[in-house]
Amino acid sequence: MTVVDDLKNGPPGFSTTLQPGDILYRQGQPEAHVYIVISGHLKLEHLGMAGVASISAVLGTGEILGPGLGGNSHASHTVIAKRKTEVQRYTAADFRDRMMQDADLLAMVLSMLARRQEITERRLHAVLTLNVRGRIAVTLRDLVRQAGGRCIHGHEIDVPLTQQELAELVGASRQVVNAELNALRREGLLDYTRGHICMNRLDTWDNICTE
Amino acid sequence: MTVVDDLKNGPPGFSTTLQPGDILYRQGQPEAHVYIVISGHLKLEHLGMAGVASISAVLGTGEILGPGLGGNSHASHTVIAKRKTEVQRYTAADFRDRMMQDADLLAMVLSMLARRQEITERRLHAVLTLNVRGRIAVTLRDLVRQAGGRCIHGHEIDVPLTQQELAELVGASRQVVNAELNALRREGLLDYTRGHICMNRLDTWDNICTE
DNA sequence: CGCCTAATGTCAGCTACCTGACAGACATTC
DNA sequence: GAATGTCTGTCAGGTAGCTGACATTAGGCG
Repeated sequence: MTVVDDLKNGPPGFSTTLQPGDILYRQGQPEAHVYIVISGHLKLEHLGMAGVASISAVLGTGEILGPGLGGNSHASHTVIAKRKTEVQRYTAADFRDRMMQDADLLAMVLSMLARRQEITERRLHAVLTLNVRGRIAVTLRDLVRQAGGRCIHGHEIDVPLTQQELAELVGASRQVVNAELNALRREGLLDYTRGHICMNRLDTWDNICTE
Repeated sequence: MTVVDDLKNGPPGFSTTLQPGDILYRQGQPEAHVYIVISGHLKLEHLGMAGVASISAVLGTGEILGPGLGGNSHASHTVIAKRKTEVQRYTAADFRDRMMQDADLLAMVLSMLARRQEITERRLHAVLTLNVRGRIAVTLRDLVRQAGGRCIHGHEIDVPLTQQELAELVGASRQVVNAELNALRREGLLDYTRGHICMNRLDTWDNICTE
């Protein structure tokens, strides 16, 4: 991805490597930086006042995040590394200067934000109009696009994802998600073992998505 | 709002006034402009492949929208004016140039996008974790913040909103929304007549929101 | 290797919400 | 001021998905 190379070669910001389970920052904490994912994946979790968590997004290589991006001074998410993940940190002001000087960077950031908004809206729309099966389909499809690799059968999802987490992404109970995954597996659309999901025949999925 | 004045005084883009029900652009159409709402409100609707619509957002004065903002060439929403609404149109390139030259404008756009993302995420989280009553509360609170005025009792929502539309925003059936609204009215938290909603004692609402 | 913990499967009962159907209120047009 | 369409209010019946409770499997680690 362009941005990563771009900023790797430029004067580098502070760089850290997170281990699986490490927390980059917590919801509610004062935090005003901008971060770039160099490698790995980050999970953005949002906690409601009732204490129920839901996953806002999963961001992979090249994605830019952080309260500073929108000019906020506090974190609205908790950001957790799912695996070994390298990030670079910039101050909000520094990052803004870079955007002002680099039209390509600006364009990239804007289109990234727009895409993220689209994904969130698609998820919202899915939750509002589809049943659990449809929502699973939409979610997995977006995941494979965002953090997908190839495997023997077809496309696999790089992010290790437990059924509990998928349930949170999808807004359903673990039990129902489990049943639906088994159904999809029986139909040959999918295979998985312990947190590792692999999708077959991506084109067929569009019929289920209805989105 | 800063942006509005900013762009009103600068060399003006093409300006139109929409009548209630007018459509700015349709989902799927080629469309790559950037629009700014000068006055009034716009409703962004998204249509799923199944033909079910849901409302993505309601944008008021000063809000910036349009596929061009994120570098897209096609519309991902249908945008409808709920009332008489004035908008200004810019080409994507023109608007980007302005951002490159005006740090304040850039900051404003970024924080606007971040806020919008936050609102969408809040709605998503609400749909995922709360029951209908909670979702109504969250939605109305955001609406009054975005498009709220003051009335005798407390805060009123400027946008004319039928129960059907509120139901679409909230992801519930009209019937349930109706029952819940009546309950809220009996409890004195709310009053409404034909598409006009008025909220009392905003602080009390936070307890219902749980968000 | 065997133990322990986390993840996966599966079930029965319950409930919040949906669907469809209709009646009354209000607004707008002729 | 009658007519017509849109919005609101309310019901009965059905179901998708939740809760809680439990058995089973798979990894990880001493």
